[in-house]
Amino acid sequence: MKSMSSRALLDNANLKYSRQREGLLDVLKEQKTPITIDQLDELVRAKKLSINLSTIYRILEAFLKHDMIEKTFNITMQSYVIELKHSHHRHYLICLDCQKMIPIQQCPMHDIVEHIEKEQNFHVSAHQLEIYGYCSDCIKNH
Amino acid sequence: MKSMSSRALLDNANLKYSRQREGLLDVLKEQKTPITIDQLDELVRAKKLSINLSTIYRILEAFLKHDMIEKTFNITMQSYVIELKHSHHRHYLICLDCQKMIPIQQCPMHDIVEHIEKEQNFHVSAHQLEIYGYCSDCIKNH
DNA sequence: GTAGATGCAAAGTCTTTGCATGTGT
DNA sequence: ACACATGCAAAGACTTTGCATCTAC
Repeated sequence: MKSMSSRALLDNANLKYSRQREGLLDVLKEQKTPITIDQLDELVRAKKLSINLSTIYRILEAFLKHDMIEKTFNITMQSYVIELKHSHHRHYLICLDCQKMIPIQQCPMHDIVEHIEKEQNFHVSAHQLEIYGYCSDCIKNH
Repeated sequence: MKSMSSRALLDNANLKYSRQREGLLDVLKEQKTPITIDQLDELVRAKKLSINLSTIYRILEAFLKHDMIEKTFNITMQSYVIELKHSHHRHYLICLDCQKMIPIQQCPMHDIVEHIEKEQNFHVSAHQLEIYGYCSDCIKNH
């Protein structure tokens, strides 16, 4: 999915092409970890793409509706972060010092979810998990 | 901890007493699950406590700094929620339909955290976990 | 009496919206 | 040509701040 061209991604979601939408997808594809809308705006500006902020919001809303991106809330950054949707969802270790986000290879929630569904009468459809601490680079300072 | 008087809680944290701080603690103590700042404000108003919104923000900031409350971000509500700090932290099942928050008895992260600390060179100091789905009451609608 | 807490109003930040204009198909 | 996307400016929601006044200790 991530290897498709931005144009193809748009077609795929039945979204009209536009310079702005393509540009945003291009920027998002270059990211290894989620970024804030602010950072996205910066990156867009750095690329001289010139996209109005309200347009960015509107495009992200469309991408979200079409399940092309994931929008979560990062507590250390105190803001939403965006990432292109991956084939299976990811969780991150977040460094409280340098703010780095390190993806965890596999979701550790599978067994837990199963257990909860059995114990409680609750149907799990999603979850959010973030782990905070200090990465290998910053560990020495703490 | 939750059984202490509001006054004692304040003393304990070396915070000056005030009608407003006591009132806020009283309201928070009555909650079984986290509430938004907006809801808190409503509850305060319902009790005729009359606390200015900016004062509420300032008091919550003080409570947070003194580790008396927990502030997390609830994605379904799209806003922060506040709760009095419990002896051990809690996680919630959140119903996507009725928004109910159901506490999970025990934190399922212990083993996972241990595993991560071993695998990755990362020191875990906190985590956030929320599980979304449909509660027993709403399960039939889905 | 003094440091710190509160109320009020104003400013800040982030996000959304209305409307005229521009663009993809 | 037409539906829909965008830019711009204005409005909205939520949160923070400055300052004068008040209150706990």
